[in-house]
Amino acid sequence: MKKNATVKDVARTAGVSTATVSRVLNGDSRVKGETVDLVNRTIEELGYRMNRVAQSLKTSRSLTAGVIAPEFSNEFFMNIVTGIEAELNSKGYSVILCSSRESTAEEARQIELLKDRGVDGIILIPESDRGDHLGTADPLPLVLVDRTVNDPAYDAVLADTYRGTYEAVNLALDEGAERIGFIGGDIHLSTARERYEGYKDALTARNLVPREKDILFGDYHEESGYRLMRELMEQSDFPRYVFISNYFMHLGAARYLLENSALYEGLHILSFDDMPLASFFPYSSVIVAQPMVEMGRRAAQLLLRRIGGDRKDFPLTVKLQTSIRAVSPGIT
Amino acid sequence: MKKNATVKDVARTAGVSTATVSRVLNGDSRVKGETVDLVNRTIEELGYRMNRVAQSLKTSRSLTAGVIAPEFSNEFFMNIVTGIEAELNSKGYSVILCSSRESTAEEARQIELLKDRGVDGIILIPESDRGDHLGTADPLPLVLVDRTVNDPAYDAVLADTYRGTYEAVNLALDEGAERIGFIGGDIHLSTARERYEGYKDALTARNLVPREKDILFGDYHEESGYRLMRELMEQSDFPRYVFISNYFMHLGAARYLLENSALYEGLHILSFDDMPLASFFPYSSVIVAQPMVEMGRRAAQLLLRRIGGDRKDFPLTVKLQTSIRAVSPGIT
DNA sequence: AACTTCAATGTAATCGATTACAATCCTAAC
DNA sequence: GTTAGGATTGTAATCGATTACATTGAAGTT
Repeated sequence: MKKNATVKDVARTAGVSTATVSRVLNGDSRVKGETVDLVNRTIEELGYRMNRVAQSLKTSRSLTAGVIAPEFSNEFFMNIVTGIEAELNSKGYSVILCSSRESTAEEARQIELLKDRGVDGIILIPESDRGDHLGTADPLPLVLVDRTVNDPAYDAVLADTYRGTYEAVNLALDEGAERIGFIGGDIHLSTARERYEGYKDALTARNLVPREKDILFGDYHEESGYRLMRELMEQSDFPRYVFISNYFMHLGAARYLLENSALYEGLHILSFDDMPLASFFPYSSVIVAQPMVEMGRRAAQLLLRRIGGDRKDFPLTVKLQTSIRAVSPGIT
Repeated sequence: MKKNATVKDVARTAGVSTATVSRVLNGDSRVKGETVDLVNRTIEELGYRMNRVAQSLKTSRSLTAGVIAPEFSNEFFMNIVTGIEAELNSKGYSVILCSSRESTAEEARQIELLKDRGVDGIILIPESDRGDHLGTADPLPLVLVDRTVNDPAYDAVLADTYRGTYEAVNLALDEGAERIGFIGGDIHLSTARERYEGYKDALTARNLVPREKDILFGDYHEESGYRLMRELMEQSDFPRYVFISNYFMHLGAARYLLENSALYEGLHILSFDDMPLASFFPYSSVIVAQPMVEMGRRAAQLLLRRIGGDRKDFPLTVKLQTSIRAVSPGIT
């Protein structure tokens, strides 16, 4: 197993100094053309590859970014990560992916670990709206994506889900709905809160007051979607319209409806996130789609700007538009 | 923005040498108890955190592993990655996640990049069964997961999908099926080939010869599942049993069936991967489940062993069992 | 011819940790 | 009181790249 060549080897073989080799490596224009060629030929010849670790140590830039998501087995987050990775990779950056396991403590720990590992910046999908522990990242640039925290001191790339919800609910109201159930996420998530506000405001704008039993909160996971849907449907007089705040709860709700094949005459489901088949879920009627990959991409772009030292408009919040899709009632 | 403390600072403040600090940091037993305490107190006091980059450079171990998957927005792969990350993280390792974008060239490139970044080992979900370019990883340990390559020189953690398929098909045959359609993946993937073999062998064992038109190959993506399902169903006399080789093709097939709400009297779908709702897809009747997270976990364990220098049984292929679930016919 | 200038390259310190080897301190034995 | 030998600790080289500063040489100026 022969050792990898180093700048020193290249320098010796080419008969120049390590400084010159390094200059060629970094495209320093002060090196004479012939020398550049000579060095490049030698590099080729020796199969030299730069030791990035040494480079990082010396320059304190690693061309690596950390990404922290609450969990991996989550299509939604992974679509965002896809966008992040595509953008960063195209700019020569690698991604260290960590899971916060939906725990604030773990989130804080991962930030520290990433810092120790010398990443140049961090993109975070926060686990809750509390941001007290995020100061740890300092002085590294930190960009939030999908969700934001109460502390307004961070860049964030979000989807305008307030508006998405408002409009979707409005669509139902236009159709004549007067009673719309609501299945929400944990109110400590900015997105869950926004959607709730959007729903409430849309009703209020028409002087409608929802019944208390029609508004239920869960945790964005399938299981709670299942449970809450059951809770709604088991009312002797269930609402004919139900808004579900995210895809996984929608999934759970769909499972409930499929398992209990009673016919829910006239049921309409409004839901979030345009995942494969979502439009075929039972009674699916309106879907609010978020630009998942694009959010990731934009977050990565913003992070790269910050890494580059651009502090313009800090802290910046980017809001991307959602889009609404009315679907023909699905599987019943 | 005050600089981070270094071993040197700690050493100076504590009045010892850097060697001693380093020894304490690494739990060297030769240091006197009091000194250990003193150093630890100083570390605490200065808020010292070790620079892992410098450590990596010196020790050439980074406590980092690379993971390459064909794509991110893929629940199946991400379940595997979840297992990998959980296992590695619990052992103090971080994960650099890269996408090969389903391209061999990109796969090779990512391996090189990971090597440059100084990872201690690589876990790869190969993009095809060609393994010529994997030698690049040498001398880093490389563990394949989910799929393997023709070159038998690598560790691999796989699911026994040959057997899973065989048994699922057998179940259908026991029920009296005599004609079973097959929707397969790209034959250049070990898993796609295995499943095809399992299907064929199960039929052959009962002296059944499938019609040529009943056997179709796609590429594991939703779109091809949709297309192939249509192709099968548009036969005037379509097969009453159809085996679908993976979840995404199943998804596409389900979409086809839902969009074309003709009643396919007596249709039974056998399929791979127990994802949420899969059992509710139209005509779903048998599902072969792979231990996705467990595969990831085992691959990580194996990688850690190899990183630790344990060459026992190299190259080792671990085959995990699949499990079969008969489900009541789903959405129709 | 002497001197300035600039282009091209080299020398050597440096990033922050680890570790081989050297040095020192104690304790116990004679 | 010496000294062998283990227990602790310190010194300084090292990992592989970058870069401030020094040096060299040749062209341009007067």
